[in-house]
Amino acid sequence: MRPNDLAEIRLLPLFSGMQQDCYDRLMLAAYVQNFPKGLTMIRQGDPADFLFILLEGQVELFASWDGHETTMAVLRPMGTFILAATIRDAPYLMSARTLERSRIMMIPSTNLRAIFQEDSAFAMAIIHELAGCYRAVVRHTKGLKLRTSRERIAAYLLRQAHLAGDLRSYFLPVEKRLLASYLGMTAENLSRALKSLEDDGLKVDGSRVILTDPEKLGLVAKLDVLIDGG
Amino acid sequence: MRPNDLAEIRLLPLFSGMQQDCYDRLMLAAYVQNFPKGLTMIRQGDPADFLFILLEGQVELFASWDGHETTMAVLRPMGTFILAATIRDAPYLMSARTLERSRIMMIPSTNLRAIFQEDSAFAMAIIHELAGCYRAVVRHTKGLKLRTSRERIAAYLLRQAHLAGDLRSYFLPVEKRLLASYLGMTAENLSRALKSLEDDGLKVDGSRVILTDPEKLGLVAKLDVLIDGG
DNA sequence: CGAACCCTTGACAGAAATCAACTAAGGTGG
DNA sequence: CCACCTTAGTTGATTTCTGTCAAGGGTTCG
Repeated sequence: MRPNDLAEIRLLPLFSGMQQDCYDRLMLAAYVQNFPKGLTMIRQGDPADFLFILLEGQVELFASWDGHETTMAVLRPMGTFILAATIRDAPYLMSARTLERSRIMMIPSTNLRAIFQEDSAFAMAIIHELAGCYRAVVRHTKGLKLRTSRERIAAYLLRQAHLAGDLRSYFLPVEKRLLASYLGMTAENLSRALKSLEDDGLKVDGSRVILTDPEKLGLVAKLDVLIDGG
Repeated sequence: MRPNDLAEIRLLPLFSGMQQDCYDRLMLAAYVQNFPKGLTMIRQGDPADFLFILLEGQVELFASWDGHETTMAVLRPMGTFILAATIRDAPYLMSARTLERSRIMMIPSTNLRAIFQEDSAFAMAIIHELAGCYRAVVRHTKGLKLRTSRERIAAYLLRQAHLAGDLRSYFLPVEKRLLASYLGMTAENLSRALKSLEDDGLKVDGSRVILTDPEKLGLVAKLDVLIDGG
């Protein structure tokens, strides 16, 4: 583990309130690993032996069933994943793979559980983090059940524009096939829907997104803080 | 609040490990209320002033957007709901209404947050509960994204049969329109799909479900512990 | 007894998945 | 440096699925 990793990780909301000795003991058991692009480091159904924290890179959470696969989330630093399985000492419900070369910290679940029983600030932080994860999935599910494909796409693209700093033009952070899967549709469907949104103030050229008329696109998306976040 | 309520609530996993004085203070701030059938006691977007605990009856969690509505979950005693919003002091993402006359305990969020900072056993229990809620939504979402309508229906009906004690015949616990919404389809679609499943070992007469050939239905459902639970 | 409401059914239109072919871009190895 | 291969993305044709609209039967409840 690099020396300045420790300092940076210490500042994460999850750890910033911890007692120093608890933090030290937790980090003693933890280690950091580099994964190449495209590596599946977690398979759904496996026992949750580690909590993962993404330090650098990009990770996809996905689920499989009966030969199908779907993207559940895309993670960026700094964030934890597979926290719930770790806590319940239950099998992972999702698999995880790197989308690019990534640096990931792994904390053994047993250490994690032992230490958050001692350090109440850490327990508080975990509660907060977990509640956030829960709300994120609920939002995603609401979008899937309440919106049509076109609406989900429009909402996603406007949301990304906002995250990029309210730009009118930006580049997609993920491949289109993955985006399609995340939004609950096929790649073909996404491709056609993007074209059809050209009448609604959108232009997409390769991975470049141009909001030619954000307001008009907003009429399609009908953004809602209870789905799309603040 | 009835005297034996307190005793029963004390045994809930969420409270059973609490220190007595913390429990007493929490209950002092809490109160129990009876709601008639069909009453919406929580509206999405409202501030999360209370944690709710369902003591008796049946409650639906649902979400709305742009005039549409969808059922997110159906709750039965004894269970908490809206825990995540309470913890984050954030607006509810879902609404809640009673499906039948229900008795519900309400704990002010501020008291809840204050007390789980003091009582680490309570904090542990909340972490555990939250992680369970998270995993439940993930499962639901996996089902929605990975399975077809017929598969979701078959899985749901087999799951209910199992919960009822592996019976070959039982009654639906909810109305079909609500079930359709929960499973992410229209009532008409559910009606037709149920009929089409008669070729796959299922018979439905009104709200009575008969598994004429559970194995054959199982081939449609392809039950999976990572979606349907154990 | 009437008014809702739930459920079902039919007809239709729209949306989405599937299958297949084709282009374009990126990486590999000779 | 080029030929080759792989992969992402697009497009078209087709089928399947799903939602919508409308009507009618049955039930419950006031």
